[in-house]
Amino acid sequence: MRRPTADPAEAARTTPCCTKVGLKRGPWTPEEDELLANYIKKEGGGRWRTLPKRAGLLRCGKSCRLRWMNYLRPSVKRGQIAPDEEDLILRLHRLLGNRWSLIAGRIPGRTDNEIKNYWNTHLSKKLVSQGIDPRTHRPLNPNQLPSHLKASSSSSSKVNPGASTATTPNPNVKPAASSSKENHYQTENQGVLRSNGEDDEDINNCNDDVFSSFLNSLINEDAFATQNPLQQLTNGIAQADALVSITASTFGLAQQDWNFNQNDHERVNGHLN
DNA sequence: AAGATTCGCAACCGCATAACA
DNA sequence: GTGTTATGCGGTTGCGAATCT
Repeated sequence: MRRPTADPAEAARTTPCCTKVGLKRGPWTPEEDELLANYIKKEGGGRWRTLPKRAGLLRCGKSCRLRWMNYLRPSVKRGQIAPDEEDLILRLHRLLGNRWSLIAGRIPGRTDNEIKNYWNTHLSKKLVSQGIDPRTHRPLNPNQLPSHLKASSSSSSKVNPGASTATTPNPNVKPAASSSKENHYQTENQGVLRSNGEDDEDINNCNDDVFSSFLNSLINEDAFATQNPLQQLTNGIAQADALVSITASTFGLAQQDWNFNQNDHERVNGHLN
């Protein structure tokens, strides 16, 4: 929730879509919700930039889209995250890192914002209390790592302090000083998936099924069961690393290229659902 | 009872990328 | 090929509620 901008000077400092004086900000009223929901039911979503005007709302398009996506959409499920949903979030986060939209796409009725909030307020703390680094899903104390993984872990940390081992497909791990500019978490040692243009077609056409099967198998992998997190780690790290090695070569990717583009969201969801 | 602190979450911001002209 | 616009994503903020002192 943000303070509504009454001051035009403040409004002028904001992003282009919100600079218009007179645009409302802050919490939505039931009346606004009704206007937006009714309009979208009648006319459909999209063209968010012009939608507020057409719907008779004094909001920017971004704000309308967000309100619809996170709150008003009929498919949005409200209420407590169930234990099985929590388990799924943990597994998917271990696989995908902070790719909230990808994770949300696998959990019906939940939005990326909701999952992100739940992670930040509950799950990350829970993992920390269990001695697990919520970013890497590895023990916070390196001595708890299996001996065969210690070497690779320490060597990679020299290259990229704060990062997980090179074999972990966790795009969440980024340099400590990274900013939101580095949306793809590209580091000196990391390319991005899309950088290899000629591979795109293969990934799009040939490997989608392989990828979706892989993702499903990881989601269902017993090694990620949550009953005993430490046990899970010792089993899971080795298995996941091995799987990632295999998968990276299957997809024609260098391991450091493990990353997703926005459109992968739709691709993955389309195949997994 | 009241002030201080912590927590949860809705909303905003900046950026990347796709789509289009 | 280049510039512009629209959309979507992840990170962050800050208000209100809950809890603590």
